[in-house]
Parts: sequence; structure tokens; C-alpha cells
Amino acid sequence: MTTTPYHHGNLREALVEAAVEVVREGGPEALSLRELARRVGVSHAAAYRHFADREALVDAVAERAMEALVACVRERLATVDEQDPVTRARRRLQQIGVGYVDFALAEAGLFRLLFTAYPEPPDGTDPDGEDPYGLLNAALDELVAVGYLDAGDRVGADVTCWAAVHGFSVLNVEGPLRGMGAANRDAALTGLLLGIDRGLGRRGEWPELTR
Amino acid sequence: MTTTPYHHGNLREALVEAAVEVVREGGPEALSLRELARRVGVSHAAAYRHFADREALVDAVAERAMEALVACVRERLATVDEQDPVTRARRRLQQIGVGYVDFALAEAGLFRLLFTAYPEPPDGTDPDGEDPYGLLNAALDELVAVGYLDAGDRVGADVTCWAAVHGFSVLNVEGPLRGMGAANRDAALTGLLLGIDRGLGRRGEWPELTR
DNA sequence: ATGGGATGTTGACGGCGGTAACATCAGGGT
DNA sequence: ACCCTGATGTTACCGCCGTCAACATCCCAT
Repeated sequence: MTTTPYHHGNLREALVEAAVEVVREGGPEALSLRELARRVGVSHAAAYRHFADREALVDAVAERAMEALVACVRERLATVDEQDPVTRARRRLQQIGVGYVDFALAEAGLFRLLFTAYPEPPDGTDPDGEDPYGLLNAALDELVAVGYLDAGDRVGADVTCWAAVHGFSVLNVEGPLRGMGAANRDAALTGLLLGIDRGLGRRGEWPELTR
Repeated sequence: MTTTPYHHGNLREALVEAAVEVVREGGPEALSLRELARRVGVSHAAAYRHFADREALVDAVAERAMEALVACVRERLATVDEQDPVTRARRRLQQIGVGYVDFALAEAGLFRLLFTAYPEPPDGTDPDGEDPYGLLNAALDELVAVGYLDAGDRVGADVTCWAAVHGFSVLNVEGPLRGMGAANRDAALTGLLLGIDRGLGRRGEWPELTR
């Protein structure tokens, strides 16, 4: 018989996918268990067989968002085509920033959700692992290895880079800089990434990065 | 007669004050019109005589939060006691950052609320006006005036500085860096502000700022 | 085949933001 | 002195939400 079977068969997955869609369209605040149930064609309490509470669902979506963010950063990273090791390392750091911000702007809903449910501390992160912080750290280590970044300045550089890029994203996505034109925004981001690059390099020893 | 008078007399003000208290304690998500009404000892619909909706109340709280933030930054600014004009300007920029982050950490609830309801674009801001962005711009202009910052690098410097400091705040207040120890945090912030200072200054022309 | 565990449904509860209809009061025009 | 009008507060209601408990259905292992 083709009447809707009593059991959905793959509800958890369906819920997460619907949730991702809702968040993409309306941000985290649009995410409601009941709305999801409606979309998936299931009763409002069914979700509780798969998620302890709303937060658990949010976490699942955050996981997807994290994957997407990492993918976006990796994609940008892969565009770096440069031979000179120093320039290459600097470009890679730059592109991490670009990818991060690109994702934030392109997927504002997921980005916002991600940072209301970020997996606690970046200490327990595998060094060059599956999160942006790991990629950032790897890039910074590389900058030290090629001699651009002083080992003494390596400490804290991760936080500085992350803060700058994340702050730029937040201010543009949900903050007072939303509504800045795309052109201005691009220019500002370029300037910010150049500033970071300049702030990291040993004093005056290296040429500026071309835009 | 001392029985509660039918009219409160100063409800709007009382609501805002209670709201500020609630947000300080539990963040923006703890803010509920009904809860507020309970605290103030008034029926849940009374608030609608003074605020169109919840958002209007949030805006009122945001106004207070903004004042507090500016006060915090100004306070820090006032601590700069330095004769040499260049060093003074650099220190002042540094202290703006410190004040901003201090506020974010000390008043996490208000800070978070502020950036869910920030008064749109910083374009209509009076140049050295009553918001942190104005103070920041004034400080950067001063850096140009004293010759530390190249006029050509002035464009975008505001966004870069704001992004870095704001990002640091966000990551520490509600983001994955929450739980970083106070000592580490202080060191990281110092490093970030030094990095900004270094990134702005004309290449190698000026001595490092002592911590 | 059957019984138990997994999955889904129904109905309820309390809390929320919001609105409408009504109650109370204070002050100004007559 | 009076009343009436507008501002303020109350009560009662709506629909939404998250969550839970009790019940229904179905699949699989024994």
C-alpha cells in the first residue's frame, strides 16, 4: 500500500536536512521543531525520538555548518598557485580569511547558527584537523617554517587572525556593517588581510603582498 | 492610602531598568516582557502602553548598553598619560580596544544584546560622536595627523581595527574562545593590539610599543 | 508467532508575544 | 464643581513554541 507508512524510515536525516534549509533561509531564530515536523510531514513530537531537545537539533545543524565552512575555506586554499614558499604561505593565510568571510556572507544563517553552538574550546582540536582553527594554525606554523613569521610572535597570532576575520564577518553579517556595498566590503576585506599579513611579517624584511 | 495605586507612575523607566538588570544577568534571550512585568509588579500587557513590541524594548536597552560601552571606552581613553604625540595617539588607539573588550567581558549580556540591535550604519555617525566607531575614527585620524599612519592606509583602517577588536570580544564572550583563562586572554589581547599597531605604522619607522 | 523495543501520534501543560475590551485615574474645559 | 476624554493598567483571549506522558504502530529477533 502507498499510504504514508507509520514510520518515516529516515526521520533524523530528514529533520536535519529540513533544518539546514530553514536556517539557510531564515537564520537560527526561524528554527522550530514544530515547523520542521510540518515540513517533513510528521507529528510535532516525533523529533523527540531523535533529538533530546531543540538544542541537540541545533548542534546537528551546526555540524553541517561547520563542514560547509571548512569546505569553503579548503576550496579557497586550493586556489593558491604560487611557487615561492614564503609568498605561498602568506597567500594561503590570506585565502583562509577570504574563504571564511565568503562563507559567512554567502551562508549567513548557517554562519550565525554555528557561532551560537560552537564546539567549546579550540584546545581539544586536532592540530591540522577538520575545523577552521586547525587550518589557521597549520597556516601560521607554515609561516614560521618558511621564516616569515617570528617564532616569538607565533603565540597569539592564531587568536589575532581569527578575531580579525571573524569580527569582520560578524559585523558584516549581522552587525552594524551590514548594508555596506559589496565593492566597499571587498576593499575593506582586502585591506584587513593585507594588514594582518603586514602585522605578522618581521619588520620590513619582506615586500608587500600585491592585492 | 498605601494600596498599590492603579497607575505605576513611571512604568517605562522601571521596565527599562528591570530589562537592563535581566539582560545583565541572563543575556538577551532571558528578556521577556512577561518576566519584566512580573518584576515590576504590573500586568503582562501594561508594557504595551510604552513599547510597540518586544523589539522596541530591546532597542531601549541597547541604547543604555551603548552608553555604557562608550563610557567604558572613554574611561580607558582618559588613562592615557603620555607626552610624545605619536606615542600618545598610538596608546589611545590601544586603549580604545582595551575598553571595548573590557566592556564586552564585564557586561557580556548587554554587549551581546547591543549587537543584535545595533543602530544600522556607521555612515550617519557624527565624526567624533557618541558611539565607539566615532571614537575609533577620531583616534585613527589623530594617528594620521601625527604622521604614524599613512594617509593612504587610513581608508579601511577603521574597519580593520573594529573587526579585530570586535571579533576578539565575540569569540571570548559567546564564541569558542570562552573559557580561555583570564591570563591567556589578557596576553592574547595585548598581542592583538600590538599587532594592529604594528600593522598600521609606516614600515619600520617607529619603535615597537612596549606592552 | 510473538513479544519487546524502536518509532510515531495525540493531547496536554506552561510560557511566550501580541491584541481587544474593559477599568481606573488624572487633568482640563466648561 | 463637574464631567469627559485620553493615558494608563487589567483581564481574557489567540496562536505559537518546547516539552512530556500515554498510547499506537510496526519491525525484528527469539
